[in-house]
Amino acid sequence: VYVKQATEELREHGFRLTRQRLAVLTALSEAGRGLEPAQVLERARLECPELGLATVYRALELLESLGMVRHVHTSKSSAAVAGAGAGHAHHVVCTICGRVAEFSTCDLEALEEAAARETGFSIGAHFLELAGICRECQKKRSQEHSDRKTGGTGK
Amino acid sequence: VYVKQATEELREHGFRLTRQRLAVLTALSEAGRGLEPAQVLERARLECPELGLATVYRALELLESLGMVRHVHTSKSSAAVAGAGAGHAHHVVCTICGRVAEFSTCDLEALEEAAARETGFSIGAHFLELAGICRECQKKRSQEHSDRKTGGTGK
DNA sequence: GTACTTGCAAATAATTTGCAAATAT
DNA sequence: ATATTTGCAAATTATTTGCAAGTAC
Repeated sequence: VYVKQATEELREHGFRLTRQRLAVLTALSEAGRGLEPAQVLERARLECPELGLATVYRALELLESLGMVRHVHTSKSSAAVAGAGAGHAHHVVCTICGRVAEFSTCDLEALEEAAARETGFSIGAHFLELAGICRECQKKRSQEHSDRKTGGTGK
Repeated sequence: VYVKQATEELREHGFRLTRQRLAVLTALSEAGRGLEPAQVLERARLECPELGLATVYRALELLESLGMVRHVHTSKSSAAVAGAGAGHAHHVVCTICGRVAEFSTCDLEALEEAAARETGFSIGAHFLELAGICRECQKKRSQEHSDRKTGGTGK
């Protein structure tokens, strides 16, 4: 959907819009969650079967440098995620299924000031990411709870 | 200094306090900044020369699981950092020298609520990291600025 | 003494790079 | 037409694992 914008975004910076890059972008946007490079490959190949892993790496690097893709940090693993590109944004990652959502509320000034006072650093940027449980997984979980009443011993 | 506490912390959980683990912990704490596993090795070897890289990985994993070490994210690379261990804390990373400081102010309830409303996730945890310039680098930078008045062309 | 740890080397996994062929503009 | 981009395979680099020997308790 916003893939149209992608065309412009790339060309504006003098890069070419290739089937591979489009496939990577589409894969990420359709996944709606953080994907590791290998997973991006798998999905993007549905649309562009001859795609290679090295190209995925190269595309991710480029797209990230243009701000069209962001990293999300799931504890240690760093997976890529498609961001709609609109400037500064933050992510909530579902700890169960890995789904990613964006939110724009981002009012950290007071906190940054306090941290600056506390540490002597001059704060220039923040990296904030929330973790939680997405709507779907909340539903599933409450179903499991009903199951528990009926049968299982937990182990 | 808080390495004494480390002794207890490990034993309490049934792990042994080895020279290697101590060296890793000390290296991180003395570095005062995020270190990659290989850098941890280099520093820790000063204190424990026979230390191997595999052991560093194992130690970091263990220490992290006990909350004695945390990950900091420098753009894509995830380096380990020593955290004083006291529960929940956040880091400011200096974008110039990599130095890391902790701060404890962490008032995100309002923000978490807003994000929950916006995304439908139930928020369980947050990961917040600030980036900025530490006191030392601020000083250096202002010195360079005076230099500029005197001579350089910038390139 | 014994169970946990380590060191090393070998196995895997992850990422990058070189270069001829393909292709977007 | 042609400069960029790709695919593949090979090269690096990062991380994990197996196991005999070492060591904290």
